[in-house]
Amino acid sequence: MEQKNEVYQRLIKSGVRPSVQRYAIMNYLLTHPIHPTVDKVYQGLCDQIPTLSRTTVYNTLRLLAEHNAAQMITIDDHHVCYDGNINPHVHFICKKCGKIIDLFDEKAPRIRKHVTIDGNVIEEEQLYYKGLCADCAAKEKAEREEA
Amino acid sequence: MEQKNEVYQRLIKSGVRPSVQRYAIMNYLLTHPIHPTVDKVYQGLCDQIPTLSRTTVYNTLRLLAEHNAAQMITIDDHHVCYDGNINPHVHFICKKCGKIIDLFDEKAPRIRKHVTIDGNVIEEEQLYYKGLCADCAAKEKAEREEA
DNA sequence: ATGGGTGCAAAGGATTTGCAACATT
DNA sequence: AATGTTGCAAATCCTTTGCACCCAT
Repeated sequence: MEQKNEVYQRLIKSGVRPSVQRYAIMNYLLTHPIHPTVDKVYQGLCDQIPTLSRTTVYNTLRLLAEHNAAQMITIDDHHVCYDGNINPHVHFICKKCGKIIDLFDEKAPRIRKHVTIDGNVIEEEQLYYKGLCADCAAKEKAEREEA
Repeated sequence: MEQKNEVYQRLIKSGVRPSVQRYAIMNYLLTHPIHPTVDKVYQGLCDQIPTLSRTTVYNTLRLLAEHNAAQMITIDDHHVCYDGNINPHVHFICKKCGKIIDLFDEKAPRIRKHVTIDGNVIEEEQLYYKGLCADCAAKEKAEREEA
């Protein structure tokens, strides 16, 4: 029995049939934990797979999210992005530069699968923090001192 | 000293200059706690204010959110909506029908203003649950039993 | 008269759709 | 052959922008 790698395993386990494109996209997410947008993923894979189309990236990312092989993040209006890390963790988004940062040390909401509240079946939890990231905070401070 | 109502107070307190349109939109949010989209708000006010334009609704809702007179909610991809309730509470979104439900009884993340993590200044926290709402769960159950 | 607020029409982007070509079993 | 996957082009939808008009101070 051949031992396939992590990326392949993730697809199989999630019930997503592997293909060259799907493998590449899943792999991209896992090797680029920067919460890329659809377009980032597309741009990042264009060299490897010159025939790749945006449509496929859209479809595949949606597919991965539906199968819980990735997480769709929609903190920011008009800035959907994806996270290959499906372990519970908190996201921080900077209101100024739009950057998204993982906060692993924060107590992430424990995924309590299929807990029900008022009949509503909970399958996922996401905790977002919003504010000013370290870089932007430093910049603002510098500007204030300059003035 | 005249005593103005809640809607008016909210605008003033938030530093938003009242106007007929702004008052109507703020009022709509407070009287329709259903997390309306921009378009819902627009449709809902067209009768009252026939000259109202979508642009104004967009601008005003953004303005209200910026002044913390309302909350912008972007759980769903491409489905931005607004909540006039600015008290901390948890949102539940149904993956099937897209409905958003308030969960007041859940422990909402306590807003810890200006706490800093790794230099990132936290100004807001939002906790989302995603899953299947009571209605959709019931429907699914019925369908299974039918088959 | 001046500054902010509003509304129209047009522009801009992101995402989806329909469909034909292709790959894989 | 059959089924599922991909990719192009076009369509669609949401949101923003530029600008002129209007209202209130």
